[in-house]
Amino acid sequence: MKPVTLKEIAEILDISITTVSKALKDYPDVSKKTKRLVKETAATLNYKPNAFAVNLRTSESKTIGIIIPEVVHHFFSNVIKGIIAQAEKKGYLVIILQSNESFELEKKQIDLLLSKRVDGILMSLANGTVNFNHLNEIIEADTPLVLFDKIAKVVKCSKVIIDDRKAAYTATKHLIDIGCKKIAHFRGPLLPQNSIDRFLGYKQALTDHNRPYDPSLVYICNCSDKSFDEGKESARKLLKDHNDVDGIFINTDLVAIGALTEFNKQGIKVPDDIAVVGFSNWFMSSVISPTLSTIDQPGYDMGKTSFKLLYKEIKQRKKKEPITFKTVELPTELVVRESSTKSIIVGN
Amino acid sequence: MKPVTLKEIAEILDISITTVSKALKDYPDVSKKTKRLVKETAATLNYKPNAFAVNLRTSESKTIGIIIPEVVHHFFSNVIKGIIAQAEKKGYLVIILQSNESFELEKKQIDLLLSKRVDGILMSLANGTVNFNHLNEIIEADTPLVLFDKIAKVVKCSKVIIDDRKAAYTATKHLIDIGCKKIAHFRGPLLPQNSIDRFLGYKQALTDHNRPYDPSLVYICNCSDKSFDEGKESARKLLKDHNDVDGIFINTDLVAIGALTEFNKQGIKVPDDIAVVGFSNWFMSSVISPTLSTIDQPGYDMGKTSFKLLYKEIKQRKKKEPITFKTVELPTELVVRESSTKSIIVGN
DNA sequence: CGATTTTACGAAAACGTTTTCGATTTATAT
DNA sequence: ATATAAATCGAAAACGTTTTCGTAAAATCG
Repeated sequence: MKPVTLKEIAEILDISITTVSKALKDYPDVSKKTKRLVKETAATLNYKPNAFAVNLRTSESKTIGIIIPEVVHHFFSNVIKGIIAQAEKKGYLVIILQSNESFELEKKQIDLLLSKRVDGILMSLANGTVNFNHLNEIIEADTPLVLFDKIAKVVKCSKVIIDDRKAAYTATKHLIDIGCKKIAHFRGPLLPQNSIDRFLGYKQALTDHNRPYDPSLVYICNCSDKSFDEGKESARKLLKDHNDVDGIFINTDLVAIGALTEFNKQGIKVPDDIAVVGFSNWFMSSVISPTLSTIDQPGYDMGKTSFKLLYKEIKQRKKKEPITFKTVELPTELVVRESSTKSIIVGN
Repeated sequence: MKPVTLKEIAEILDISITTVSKALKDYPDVSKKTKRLVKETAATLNYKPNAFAVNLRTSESKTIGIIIPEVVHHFFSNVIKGIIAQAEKKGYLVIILQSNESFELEKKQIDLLLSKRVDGILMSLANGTVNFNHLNEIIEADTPLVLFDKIAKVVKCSKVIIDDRKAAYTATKHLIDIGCKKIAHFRGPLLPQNSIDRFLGYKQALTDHNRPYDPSLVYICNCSDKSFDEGKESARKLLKDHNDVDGIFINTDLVAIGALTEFNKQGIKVPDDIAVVGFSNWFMSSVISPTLSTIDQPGYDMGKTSFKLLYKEIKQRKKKEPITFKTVELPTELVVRESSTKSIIVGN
């Protein structure tokens, strides 16, 4: 019943534990004959090295941890998938933790991961994260860290991001191009760099094209699990405050879908009355009516590259090589769908 | 730089490692004074027990593994969330693996988890799973196992399920109740018990209400990542083969949404021409147009109860108590939305 | 005050592996 | 033949913890 150990194999073959261990790992100082013998008996006994012992001895667990704000989330679950796929290729297992967008929880999860002594940590910051000392804990513990999507520029580590500002600029410019005169913005929370950058991109696109920036056209959404309702609510407010708005750039698809739902309900025609562009390209956006124009955010790729960077750092540390931090920027793409395809082309 | 160990604390206080260890764990045979001393220095040095050593010594890792067919999936990500939440309460970490609906991959993932010596495994079977010997490997390795949603009745372990047959019956009966005369079914793959049961529920509801069962009204979908397209495709076929169908019960929401999209495109009015009921209650289903009637499948709860059962078994094994397998059936609910709410009520 | 119990501590084994280094044997070269 | 190199093996330490068992000192008892 008990798992087979090196010792048992050694006793059976009447050789030392050392030799058994070496034989299994193809050390050069073991004869072909004993190697064959050892491998055969190991196979028949279904020997599997005790991971706990290996971990202790080698002080690595071939396991990494990831902390994200939310698991039930199209973008993040794609990131997870990308990470797992890449990790598996390199023989790493992945522990997943949620911060629920809470700073306190995020700190706790880091402690958990650190005390489990994972080989590395992949993180996307919570909206509630106000400072970054907890990240320095990771660095002080000599644990490789890679930040993705929601990052902190200040922290010294590798990062994988998109150019939120540029993407937002593109989205807003697109609204301008199709003839929108008065463009609103449903932005995200005030803290995270993401929503700041998207807001800035929106603003700059306006000023670059001689549209006055009007702060009253900017609505704030928490983008929590209530995103959909926030979208509806903001849409209601917008219609009340500014009945002449003809375009909106929205911080995230789910909020946008909420807004679309409200517009549908109130008989506002999208895109003819109001054109809408979201952000992230949730699968959902391609199947609702009208289909939602959006910025495609490459979640799977982001997961993949994040792990690759982490893996590289793990290897570098092992070889005591100097560690080089990199910031990889992944391309985004504007996906034009019905919500921003006016049936009557203005101008031209 | 190196992590603090018991030994160092012992040397600083000039006491034995044993006493330090005991003091930290509040053994009764350590004086209050030394306990205080030890705990203080441990705190100031930021001592964290080496998880690897603890694992080896106690031969448990406080980590469980979960294998699911697909991460990017509304139902499964809710399950994951439920598992993680519950596991965290008990101090367990969760490793996530994907089978991609492949039997071979599923076997491989089990081996991975077993060789990592996780304390328990939670699984939902792949569609491609044809036999269950690989599950017996888990049992033979004395690793607690709980199956959920897509289970194998044959395997001796605890299970968490819904009554797919009953739920499908309810869904189909609902279509009958609103006046549908000819009801089609888009079923899932042939193997998994789930889609078999849903099909059987559909069939039984028909025969119970004097509707002839017509095999040509049953279309098969793989329900893979191409579900949406499969839905469109099946809808197309259905319209060609049977232009008098006025209701469909569909194995899963995503397929149903594909079908809805196709119906919209072809100008078929849902629900008046054809009423549609899906399965799972993806969030998406509440925001598309028309909103989709469906069976609510409690993913989060399923994750939660699955872990609870696993935890119980882990405890039982530790105490060498006899292990009792349980099968928990979670309730489902029919959610009626626009896709099955006819504007003209037929009959009375 | 001697005997006994209680309190407080530590030595040492064990968990199963990896790896260094030395030892022995065999093969090769001079 | 002897000296040297190559091939093959094993002893033992180490990773850091937990836990059993023994022992010494202190406290309690008659």
